[in-house]
Amino acid sequence: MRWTRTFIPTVREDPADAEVPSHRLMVRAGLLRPLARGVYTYLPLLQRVILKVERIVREELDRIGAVELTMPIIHPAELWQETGRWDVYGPLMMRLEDRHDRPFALGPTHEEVITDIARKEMRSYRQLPQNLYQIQTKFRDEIRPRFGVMRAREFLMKDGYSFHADQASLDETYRDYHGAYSRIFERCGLEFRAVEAESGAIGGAVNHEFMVLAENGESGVLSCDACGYAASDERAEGVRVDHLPGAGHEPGPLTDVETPGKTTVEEVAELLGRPATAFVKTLLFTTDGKPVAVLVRGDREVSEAKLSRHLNASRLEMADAVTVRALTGAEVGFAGPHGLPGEVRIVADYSLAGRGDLVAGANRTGFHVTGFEIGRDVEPDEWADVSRVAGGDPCPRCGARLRESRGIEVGHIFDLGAKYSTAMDATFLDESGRARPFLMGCYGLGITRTVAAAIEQSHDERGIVWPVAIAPYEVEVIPLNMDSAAVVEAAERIYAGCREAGLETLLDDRPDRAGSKFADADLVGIPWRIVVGEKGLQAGRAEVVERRTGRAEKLAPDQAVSFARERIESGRRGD
RNA sequence: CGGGGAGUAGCUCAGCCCGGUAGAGCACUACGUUCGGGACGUAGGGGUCGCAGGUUCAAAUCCUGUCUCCCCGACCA
Repeated sequence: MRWTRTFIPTVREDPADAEVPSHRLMVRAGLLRPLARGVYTYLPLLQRVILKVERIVREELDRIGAVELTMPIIHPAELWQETGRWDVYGPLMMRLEDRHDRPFALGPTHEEVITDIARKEMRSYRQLPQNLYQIQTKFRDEIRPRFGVMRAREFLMKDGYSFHADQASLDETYRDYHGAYSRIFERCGLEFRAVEAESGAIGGAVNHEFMVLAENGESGVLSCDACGYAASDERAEGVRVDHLPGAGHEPGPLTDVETPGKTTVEEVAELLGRPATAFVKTLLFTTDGKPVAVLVRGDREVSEAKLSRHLNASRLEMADAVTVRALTGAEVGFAGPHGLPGEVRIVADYSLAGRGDLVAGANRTGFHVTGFEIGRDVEPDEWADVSRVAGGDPCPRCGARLRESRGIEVGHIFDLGAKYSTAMDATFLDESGRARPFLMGCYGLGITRTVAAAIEQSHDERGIVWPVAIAPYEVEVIPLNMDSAAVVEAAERIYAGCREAGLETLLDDRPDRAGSKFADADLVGIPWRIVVGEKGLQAGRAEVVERRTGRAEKLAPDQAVSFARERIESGRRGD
């Protein structure tokens, strides 16, 4: 393709609203343009990348026997009301009405639609298992779309769904997807982790997230180099402790200390000269209208995801200031575990196990207490693992130190069990003629997000550095001086040679100066570049340059083509 | 949803406090010089200053309302 015949609107300046490299570079390199908040046009270069990612996805899903179909984007409300998700998904759904005022939504995901197909069309265990997927635009009216295509309101997703007569069959397909996803992200040239995760609004029991490791990732990942344990920060387990309070020291008296205006652990720790680990942090929540006090060590944070799961709560909120005052009799900042009203359920985190002589809020404005003993001064209703695990904490499996990194969630696979089939009365007849609900799995993969993640993981200060497997073009031919007949002729010959060699080739035939062509080439990030200039040509040489390393080989033109071909073919294989 | 910030040329922004009829750089067009890392000169095109009201002889500038966009937060006591 000739640069002047396609459409690659590069820009020199960073867009004002782009915060992360992938967003900035996608706009600057002429891949992406915004239309509305979180809504984008995929320009020709990005379209090529998307097609390549989709192709890899299709190939790997074919290998595990998944079959492609396309479901509607517009979903009638009744379908979502059947599972209760019309309300659960709530404002996340883009809603609309038809001319008869009937409510519809633009599909944010397709469990309901596919389950409707299953209950109508799959009657017998003989038809199972089924493994279906589609690649389609999804709509989610995100609270805060940002980072370009990483959290957009309209985005491309591959979503797959499987139906099974028994758990063994579901387990097998789940493992197949686990493997297929791993191969997909490997082939895309990405460094990733499969981690245990929270299931969120989709539901179900077992699930894994596929995280591309990147500094700007929106999710935290805890992983253990020793045993391979890996989990999202919302899921990662703390170490459970058996013998609970017993601190192994002589308890001292519970003493009030004045801490006027000091409401945070840090402030009180500084005032009293005690480390944050010697504090009981008391957090008040409301769950389904009932108050819960959560006790964690002072240096810990409560994980609302873990707490919510522990309480089996449908709604969980921090208590507001009015509630805090009513429950503790003190201003916010002085809450403590002892003397709370009886209706408050007290959950102690394992991080406090075995600790004594603690500092806690006094439930009295301007005061904390020292010498606090769990077991003596408060008896928790239960012990639980509800704090957020951090890097350096012991691995729950093997005890080695966990490492914390950031990740971009590019895939998520779920064992849904019978959640949707039961809610929607989707059953099949088993061998004995009994109706049983389908067991289901669902498997999402963000196509456009994967592209953003690839850039996030592979760029430098000058621009994108595409992995060969998903690059919009594999090689770019750059004639440095379009006024020189010799240069143009040589470049044309190389361009033709590359195409004959089966390489996806871009020819920068713009009449621009060398400097701006180099700058754009770096920005757009085609993995290989063949530079044709007058000086080199006089010596009978063209220059093959690798974008990633900047390494250049000066070769005769036909050798340049075969050299590039060799390297690109090896790049396609992922060597 | 709460808080903050911003809407002026295609892009990035200045001008606003202190009203006097709109600017810079980049981009774009033409010509010339240049030509292996975002050149330079000359000439030129392009803006109802988000929108609607108001104050004023006069509003990008002051006031009111409204819309949109961006950032942060959504309570870790």
